[in-house]
Amino acid sequence: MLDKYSKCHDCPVRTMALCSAVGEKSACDLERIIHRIRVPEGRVISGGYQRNVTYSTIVAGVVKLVTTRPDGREQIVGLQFPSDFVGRPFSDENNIQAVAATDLDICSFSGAAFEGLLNTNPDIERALLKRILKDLDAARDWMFLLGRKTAEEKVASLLAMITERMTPAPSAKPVKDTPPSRPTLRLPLSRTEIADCLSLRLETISRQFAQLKSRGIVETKGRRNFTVRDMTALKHYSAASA
Amino acid sequence: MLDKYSKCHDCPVRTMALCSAVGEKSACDLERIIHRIRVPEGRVISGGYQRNVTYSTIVAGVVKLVTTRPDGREQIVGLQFPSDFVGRPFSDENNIQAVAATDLDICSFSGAAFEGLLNTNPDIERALLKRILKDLDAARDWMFLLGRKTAEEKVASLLAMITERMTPAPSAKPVKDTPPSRPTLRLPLSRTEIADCLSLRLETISRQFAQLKSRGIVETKGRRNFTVRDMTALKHYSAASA
DNA sequence: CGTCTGCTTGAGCAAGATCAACTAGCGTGG
DNA sequence: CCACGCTAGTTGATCTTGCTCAAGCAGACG
Repeated sequence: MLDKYSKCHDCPVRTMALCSAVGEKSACDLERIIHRIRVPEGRVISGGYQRNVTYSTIVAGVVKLVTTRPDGREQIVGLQFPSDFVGRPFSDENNIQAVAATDLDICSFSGAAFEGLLNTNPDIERALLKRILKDLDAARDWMFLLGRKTAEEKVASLLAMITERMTPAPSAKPVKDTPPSRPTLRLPLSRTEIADCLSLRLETISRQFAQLKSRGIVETKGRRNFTVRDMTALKHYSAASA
Repeated sequence: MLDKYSKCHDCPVRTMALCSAVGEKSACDLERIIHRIRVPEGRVISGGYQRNVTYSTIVAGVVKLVTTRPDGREQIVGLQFPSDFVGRPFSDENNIQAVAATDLDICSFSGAAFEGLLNTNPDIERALLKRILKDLDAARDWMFLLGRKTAEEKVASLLAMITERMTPAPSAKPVKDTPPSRPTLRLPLSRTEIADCLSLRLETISRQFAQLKSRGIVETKGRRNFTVRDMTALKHYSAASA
């Protein structure tokens, strides 16, 4: 299935990932050093104890970026979705761990090989720089959420963000102007993880979910499945992020 | 004073800024496009309404990076000190404004010229990438502070950070092992700005300052002058950032 | 020397944390 | 296939931190 000949041709993130933002030659150079691999939920894919640095592009699944302090306090400082790049070049030590929040398909490159390409292929470096800048923008947006938003706004923002990044782009507006109900999705995070994202307690998450359900904005089925019934209202409650 | 011949030779941040991380030729290319300018406190130097994009290296003074939402909520998402780079390449719109927190000396390059150099001088692009990665690390550290630290820890962390970035590197340990008292510094931020940094209210800042003073950890004279009497204790209260 | 603005201090309040049951998914083994 | 049990999630009661509102104070500047 995942043999080397199927590496890129059928890659679902081919049009959005780092490798699509570079020229023909660089794409080939990249293809030569990648390995498509499966990673089970919970595995650390970058940062922390890792000795062999690797970088990766997410093909399927969600990665959480976690900072942990000696006293046990934990903060999720970012989520990465399919087509996102994971890894911290030019730094051996990095107190942020990238952990598989769900089972993952990733495109993994060895650190040394990737850094080599960075030196020889300026277009790859440029694409990386642009991606890191986006991560920086996202981090700063998230800082506003952490610092200034209420519990209600935080939960609404996160659900809206997850929904948008997990829905394969609505390709214009096909339907009439009925308020757009989204497909049911599997939440990539537990309540505890959501709490770690938003700097709240899991009890607070639970209460906010209850509130959103009672307003008919989202529905849940089981622990992990949720449906956004009214994205407009959800965005309204998330206090206009951009 | 600031004529073109004094541009770089006597630059106080020559050894730390972007321009020092590049080769001889790139340093010359950069020198050709820079202007050393003075900027008064309060001026926006990047982001927001700016039509002519410029980038800059801070030579003296402090810049705050501010996000503002339509409802008036404000969050400072970063501080930039001498030798830091300010500006957001490859994006025309950017809802973060870089504002002079104090009067500034900056080394300013026009956007177009700098982007041109990025295309022709890979070492400049590399230096920029490394700098942006550091900003990203800093942003993520700050997310932990915003999300997880108490008011006391937040204030202690900020004071420690400001003190370290405004003290010109202790060059090994010259003194005996007396607890190191730092020189008196001028605080680059008002109480309100500190509150916007830490996601607290100015009253809370005031109370935390009072507490730190009563413990003999810092002293203040007037509104803006402060002295760290015991950096070790200050760091202790800031809950070990790294 | 007065005034204006930024800072401090106090009193009461509220959002979210904490503590404590309790319940529902979901996997397991009988 | 169902009962069991474990863990994740929910719900309620109470507490705490930092916010809000209000008054008073002091440093900087004319």
